Amino acid sequence: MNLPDLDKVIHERARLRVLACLASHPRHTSSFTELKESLDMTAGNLSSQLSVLEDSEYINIEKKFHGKKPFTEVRLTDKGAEAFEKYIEALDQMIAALKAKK
Amino acid sequence: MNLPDLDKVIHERARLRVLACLASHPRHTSSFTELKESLDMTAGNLSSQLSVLEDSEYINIEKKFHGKKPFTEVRLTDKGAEAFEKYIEALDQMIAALKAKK
DNA sequence: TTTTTATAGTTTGTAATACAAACTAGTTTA
DNA sequence: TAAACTAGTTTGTATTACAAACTATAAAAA
Repeated sequence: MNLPDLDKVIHERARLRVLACLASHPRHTSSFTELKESLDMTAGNLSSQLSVLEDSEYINIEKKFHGKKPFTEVRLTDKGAEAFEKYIEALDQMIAALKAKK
Repeated sequence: MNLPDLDKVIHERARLRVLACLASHPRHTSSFTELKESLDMTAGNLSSQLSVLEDSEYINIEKKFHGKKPFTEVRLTDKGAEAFEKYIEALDQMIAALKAKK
């Protein structure tokens, strides 16, 4: 069996969702609120998970304003995009190996 | 984005490896020792993870003897095989969606 | 025979962590 | 001016992944 060592930071389900969301955005960018709504996460959980991703330098977070409203921009870094791609590639290979064996 | 709700029991990395191992065996069966060696896990961790899988009825565990040596047989149940297949299918679709978007 | 070592696991303890509830801070509406 | 809303963060807790320590038996060595 070809069992890859999957990136622990990415593998967590909530974070995987966040990264998938960001990676599929044309500009690799989204906002706190958009992520929260589209992934149906509580703000607390999203905030925590974003911190983990930020500590790994997989995303960066910029606080701006839209008019008078705070607005948090979340962007996938190059490092994050690379790590995510590698993770997906590893999964894909594992799946291919499993299907081949069946 | 097509973000599936991945089975928590299966998603954990150690258990994913165990299930992948079992699923790729012709008889969906392995032994404690073989899993331990081939997955390079500590006996303690493997034992715990097997208990979780057993509680979910994804595997069953039978204690036999080979001569005088105890020998623990681990077998993927039908329920487990089904759940694992569903999990892999979900991942595969997510990956496909991600690649399509790129 | 009595240690010692090896085999095959299980139980226990702990550090990490996923997640939600409670909180903060500013803004808009009644 | 008070109430309700928006946009998040911090704190607390329950879960849990994992390894160290332990149990039990068997074989080998002394």
